[in-house]
Amino acid sequence: MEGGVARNSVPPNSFDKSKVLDVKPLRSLLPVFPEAPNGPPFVCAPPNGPFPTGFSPFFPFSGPQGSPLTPGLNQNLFNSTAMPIRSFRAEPPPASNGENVQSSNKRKSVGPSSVKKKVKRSNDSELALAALTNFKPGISAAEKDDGNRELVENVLMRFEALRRKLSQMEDAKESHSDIFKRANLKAGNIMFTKGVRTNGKKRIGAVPGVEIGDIFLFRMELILIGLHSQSMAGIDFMPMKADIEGERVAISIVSSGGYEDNAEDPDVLVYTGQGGNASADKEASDQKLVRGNIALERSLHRANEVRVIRGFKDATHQTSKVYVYDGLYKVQESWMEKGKTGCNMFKYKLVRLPGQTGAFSTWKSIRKWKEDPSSRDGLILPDLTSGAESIPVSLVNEVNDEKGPAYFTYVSTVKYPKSFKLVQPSYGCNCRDACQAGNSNCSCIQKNGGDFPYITTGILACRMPMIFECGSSCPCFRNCKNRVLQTGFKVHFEVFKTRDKGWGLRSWDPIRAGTFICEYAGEVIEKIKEKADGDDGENNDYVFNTNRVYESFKWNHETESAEERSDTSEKFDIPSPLIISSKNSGNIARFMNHSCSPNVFWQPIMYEHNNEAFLHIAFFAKKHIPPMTELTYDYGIPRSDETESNNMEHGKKKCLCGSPKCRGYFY
DNA sequence: GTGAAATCAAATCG
DNA sequence: CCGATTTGATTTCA
Repeated sequence: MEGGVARNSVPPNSFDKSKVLDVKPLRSLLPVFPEAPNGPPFVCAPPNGPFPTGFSPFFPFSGPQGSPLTPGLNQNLFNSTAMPIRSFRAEPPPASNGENVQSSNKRKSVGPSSVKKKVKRSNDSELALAALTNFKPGISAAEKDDGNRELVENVLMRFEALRRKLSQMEDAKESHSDIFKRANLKAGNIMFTKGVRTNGKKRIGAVPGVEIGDIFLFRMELILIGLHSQSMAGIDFMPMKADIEGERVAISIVSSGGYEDNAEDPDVLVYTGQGGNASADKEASDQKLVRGNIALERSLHRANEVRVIRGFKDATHQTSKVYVYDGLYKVQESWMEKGKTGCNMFKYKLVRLPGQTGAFSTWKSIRKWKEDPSSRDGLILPDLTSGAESIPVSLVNEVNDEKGPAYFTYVSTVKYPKSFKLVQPSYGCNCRDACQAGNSNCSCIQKNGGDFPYITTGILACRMPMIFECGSSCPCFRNCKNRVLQTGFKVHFEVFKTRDKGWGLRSWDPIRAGTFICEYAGEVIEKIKEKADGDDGENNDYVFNTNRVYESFKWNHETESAEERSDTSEKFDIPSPLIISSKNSGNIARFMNHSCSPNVFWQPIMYEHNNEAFLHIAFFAKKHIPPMTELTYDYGIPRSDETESNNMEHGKKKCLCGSPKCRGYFY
């Protein structure tokens, strides 16, 4: 449907320009550029052939510094309209590493209120925080101005890693030390002072590396990647000539329920101007034609593209919001009307430019499907688990007539044959109703190296060699935060027929980075069966094998010191190799396809049951995943000394992941 | 350059 | 679990 038109751009002349009053057309309205997912297929073999034993030397966060990570993706196309902002935020001088910590603290203590508060604080917290700022930015000056997909993802992933780490530290501090509060703001601040950001110059139109439908959890993320650089305000703008207030155009807006917008139509947004709100010491008042309001008025006349970000309450985390980038709009008309307070409010009608992929419209469809599952086109089964999980899993085929995948038994967890009991009995903790982060007496936390593995909302804080959840001999309740895998997934999944990769898995809900997806369920087997003649490598299908070689990647926040031992920091430590077959019985994990640039990764988790500890394989979201995006993980490569690969060429399949980093094949 | 005002946050409290 | 309140950071503007 959408094929042919680059997603983030809009064909010229597709919009009625009759309303343009007094300006020559903006050059930013013109370019149509090739976009990553639709670009030429990149097929490349790994540099050294199949990986040798051990992990391949692939460190996205510490690659060659200063060189553009992906050349040629959208860069420079927007230079014509993008302009540097003099002091969007002061960066520290490129000082030698290690001194940045001090300088950032110094910078902060200039503030009026922070000095006295900080005096009493223990040095541990200060030191812990300082340690977190001790890392290499790895982003060049040019990359700070103009980004690309890889940079945007890199910045977001590092922000999240830092935020989770701070959050974990905050959870563990029962004291009133405010040093770790507001992890997102603190993480953002550290990112800025270290210069880890991209698309820092304001621009009209698409932001390189940001795709329509991308989701965000904090306003800070929008700033870090240059989508909307106001921390709270809903209207971002940019000077056109000299910086005269009347000459500014709006470049992006956030609509998230703060005002009486009309935001139901997926193609039309009636946005309320800013100001006029009642506050503690102020009555509601008429809005004035200043700031963002005058910028939107200007954008109406200039007819420039305005990015629209729509925010909603997150269904799974009621307290927080999800922001969706909904693409480019234009201001079509403006008027003034009385709001509920009886005061005058500016209203701006924004219309979505045609030819863009759906984003908010997808959310609307899903809302409908949830109310009435049968309204889902191509629905085969409302719940393929037949109630085995607490959330149903839809089975859908919108592609052809196939009525479902080959028969298998749905099981929600992994089954060990008697002979496979892994470790000696282990003992649980003594925590009353729920284990508390920061309780150093909790033996389960001790097993996890002293850190609580999940942050409050049940999100994985860091990848670990092994994670130990509470087990059946722990007296804590089932809602203890250290029981995530064992309580099952909380996301509404859909098993769907893909166009060219068989069946796949995706979600109706937005998934934030670190969210538990599911475990790999099935039967633990000793060996992968020898291939029989006439078998076309089917034995390798529906198998998870920890003994394959998995490309390493960095997900945790890495400080300098950790970088030195980076070889081991995110490596798994499994007592003995584990092979799980989901051919006859399994769960949704068996439908997850391979990708060379996956959005999901696996993590070993152990907990005890009937006095014996069992190893489980859990999948977690690598980054924020918008609804209806296929979930994929890296299948890894069989070791050359394994039975599995006796016939390597046999099990080799052409990879269709479409990633620029595609290895070309998978097993 | 400084400080205060404004801002479609986010966390906490009751 | 919800609304109200508090806490708070950043940018803009006088």
